[in-house]
Amino acid sequence: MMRPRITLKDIAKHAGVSPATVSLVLRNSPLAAQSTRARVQSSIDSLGYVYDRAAANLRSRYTYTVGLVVCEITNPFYAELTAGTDDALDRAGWVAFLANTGESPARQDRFIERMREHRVDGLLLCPAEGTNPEIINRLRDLGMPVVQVLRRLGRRSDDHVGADFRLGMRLATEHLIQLGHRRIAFVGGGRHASPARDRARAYRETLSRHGLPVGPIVNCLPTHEEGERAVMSLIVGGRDDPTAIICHNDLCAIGVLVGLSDRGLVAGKDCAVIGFDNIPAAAHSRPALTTIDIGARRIGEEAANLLLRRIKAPTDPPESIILPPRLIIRSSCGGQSAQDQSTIPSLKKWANSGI
Amino acid sequence: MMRPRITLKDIAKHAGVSPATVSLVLRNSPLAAQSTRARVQSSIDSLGYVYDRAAANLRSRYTYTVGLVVCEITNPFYAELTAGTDDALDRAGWVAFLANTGESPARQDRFIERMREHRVDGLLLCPAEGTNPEIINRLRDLGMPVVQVLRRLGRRSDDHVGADFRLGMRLATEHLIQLGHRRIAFVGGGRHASPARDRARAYRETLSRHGLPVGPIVNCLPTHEEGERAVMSLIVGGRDDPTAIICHNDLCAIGVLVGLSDRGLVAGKDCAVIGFDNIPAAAHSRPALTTIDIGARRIGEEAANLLLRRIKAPTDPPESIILPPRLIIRSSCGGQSAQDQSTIPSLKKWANSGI
DNA sequence: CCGCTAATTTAGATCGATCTAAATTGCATC
DNA sequence: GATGCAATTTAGATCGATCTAAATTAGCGG
Repeated sequence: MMRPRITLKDIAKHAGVSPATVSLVLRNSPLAAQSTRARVQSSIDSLGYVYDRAAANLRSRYTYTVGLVVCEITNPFYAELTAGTDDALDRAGWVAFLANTGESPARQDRFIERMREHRVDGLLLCPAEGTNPEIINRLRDLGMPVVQVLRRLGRRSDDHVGADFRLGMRLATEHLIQLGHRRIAFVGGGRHASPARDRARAYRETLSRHGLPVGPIVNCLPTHEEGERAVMSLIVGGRDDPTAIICHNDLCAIGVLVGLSDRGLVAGKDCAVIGFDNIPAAAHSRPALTTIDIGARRIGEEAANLLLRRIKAPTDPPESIILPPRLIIRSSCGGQSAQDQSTIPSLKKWANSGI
Repeated sequence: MMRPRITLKDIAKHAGVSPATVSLVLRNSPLAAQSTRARVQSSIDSLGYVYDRAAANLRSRYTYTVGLVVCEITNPFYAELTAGTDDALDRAGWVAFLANTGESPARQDRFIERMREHRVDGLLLCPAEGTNPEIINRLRDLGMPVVQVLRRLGRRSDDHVGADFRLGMRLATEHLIQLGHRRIAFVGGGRHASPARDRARAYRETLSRHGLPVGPIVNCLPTHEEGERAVMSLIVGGRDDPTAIICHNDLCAIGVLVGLSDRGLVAGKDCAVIGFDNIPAAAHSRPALTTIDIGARRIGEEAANLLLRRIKAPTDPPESIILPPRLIIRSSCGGQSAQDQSTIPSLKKWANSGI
C-alpha cells in the first residue's frame, strides 16, 4: 500500500558508495570528489529521493526552522511584517512555524513550548501584551536564541529589531506644530507594549518642549471602531476642541477620518489627522492619510536576518537594530499634498557590548 | 558550555523505570499504570524535560506539522483565513509552517519541496495564480494529503474548502437588479484563479437571465489603486455610464469608492458599489460597503480540520466543503442601510464518492 | 618500487524517541 | 502453592540521517 520512503541508504546502494559518502554529497562537502558527486547526484535524480531534514537534525546541530510568534496577523501592519520575515527566511533556505497569539500570553506560552518540542533553532517574538518579561530570561537560560520584534520586554540589552517610535512620534507632533496647531489630541494611547509607551512619551515630551498643552488623550484600542468613537468624545463643538489628532496607528486614524466625516467635518481642513505605520490602505483613504512609515516589511526582514546570525553565533553580543521612521505627507493634515516626502532611510544600528 | 539536553533516558533513570515505560507515559498510553505514571510525571517536572517531537517523528507516523501555503498574506482576506487555520491547528495541538508565495509558482514549488523535506503530514494549499494543476496529482502520487483552499485546480474530486462564489456573485448581482439597476459594470475581472472565473461566470449568467446587458468589464488587479483607476475609464459622464459597479473584492471596491468621490460622485446615490469578501475595513469605509461575506476565518478553520481528518484517514473519499455566502447590506448601494441583513449560515457539504 | 602526505571513502556509533515481541508482575482461582 | 490470565514493564531493534576516527587510495619525489 504505502511504498517505503527512499532513503540515503538506497542512494548509496544504487550509486555503489557508502552512506557516509552520500551524506557528504548531500551536504556539499568539499570532501567528496567531483566524480562521485556526479554519480551520486544522478542516483538521487533517478530514484526521486527526498532529503529527510527531520532525520538529519536529530544528529546535527540545526533544524533550519524558526518560530514566528506574532501578536495579531490580521493587523495589516503585522501581515506586512510577516511577509518580510517569510521572504528573508526563504532566501536563506529556512522555514518558519507560524503562531498568531491574538494578544493572549497563555496561547503564546503554549506555542513557545510547542516550538521547543519541535526543536526550532530560534524564535522571532512580537510578544503579546501582558507577557511576563521573565520569559526572555527563561528562554536565554534554555539557550534558545530570541529576537524581539517591534515590542521589547525588559532589559535593553537583548536582541531586538524595531523602529524608532519616539522619533516617529516626534516627527508627527512637530509636523502638526509647524502647521500651527496648538491643541493636539492623541487617540489610541494607553496601550501597554513598548512601542505604545514610546509613542505616548514622545508625544508628551514634544508638546512640552514646545510649551504646548498635553492632551486630550483617548485611551482606546487602535481599531477602526474605536477611532470612529473617539471622535465623538473629542469633538464636542466647543472652543477647546483639538484642531489636530495624532493616532496610535493608521487603522485607528482611518477610523478617525470616518468619524470626522460622519460629523460633517473635513479632515485636513476642520481637523488635521495623522497616523502611524503607513499601511497600504493609508494611501487610499480620503483624504489620503499623512502618516509615519516605519517599514514593516523591512523590519521583518532585518529581524529574520538577525535571528539567523544569532543562531550561528549565539555568544556574540546582542544587537539592537532600529530602523528610522519617515514622515509621509499626504492630505489629512491639509495644505501641501506632496507625494511621499521621504528621507533616505539609513540603517541605524549598534551592538551593546554584552553589558 | 552547552549543557546537554535532558532526554527520555534521563527521566527513565531518575524515575527508576525503563525508557520504554517513559515513552508510554509521554504518549498517555493506557498501558502505563497510574502509580508509575505519577512517578514519571514528577521526574519530568523536576528535571524540566522537553519532549523531542523531532526525534519522535523519525520513528512514528506523524510529525504533527502541516504546511500552509498562502498566495498573499498581506491581503486582509488571506490574513483572516490564516488566523482561522492557526486557530484550528492550535486547538488540535498541531503547528503550521507558513509560506507566502506572493503568487509565484516557482516559489511555491520551492516551498512545497522544503515541506516534504521537513516531512509535514499534509498541506493547506491556496495555489498561486498560474500553478500547474498537475501538482495536485503529483502530490497525491507521493501520498501527501492536500486540501485546496478557496482556489481549486483541475478535477473537482479533490479535497477542497471554499465558498460558493457563484451564489455570492448571483446575490450581489440580483441585489443590484432588484434596486432597479440595468447597467451593471464589473471591476477586477480577468483574474485566472477559480474563484475569479466563478464570479465572472455568475455575473454574466445572472445578467443574461434577467435580460440585461453584460458589461462593461474592467480587467484589472483587485487592488485599491486599480479600483480607483477603473472609475476613470468607466464613468465618462455619458448616458451609457453604468449605474452600479460590482467589484472582484472589497479592496478594489474601496478603491472604486475613493475613485467616485474623487470625481465628485457619491457612491450609493450617483452610483451603487458592491464588494466581495467582507474584510474588516468594509464596514468602515464611507459609505459603508455593501458586500458578500464568505467567512474567511471559518474557511480557514474548516480547511485545517478537513486536512487533519484526511491525514488520519488518507483513503477516505475526498470532501468538498462549500460555505454559503451572505449578502451584507450597508450603504454603498443606497436606499436602506440596515445592519447586516444576514441569513443563518448553514454548512453545505458533500463527499464525492471517489469518482 | 617504496615511503610519505594529501585526498577520499567508509565502518560503526549516535541523535532521542517509538515499536515489536517477549518478559515480568499481580491477582484471583483451583 | 501452583496455575492462568490480564496488566505492566522492558530489552533491543529501528527510524534516516550525521559524526568521529580510522581505512583506503592517489600522487609524488627519490
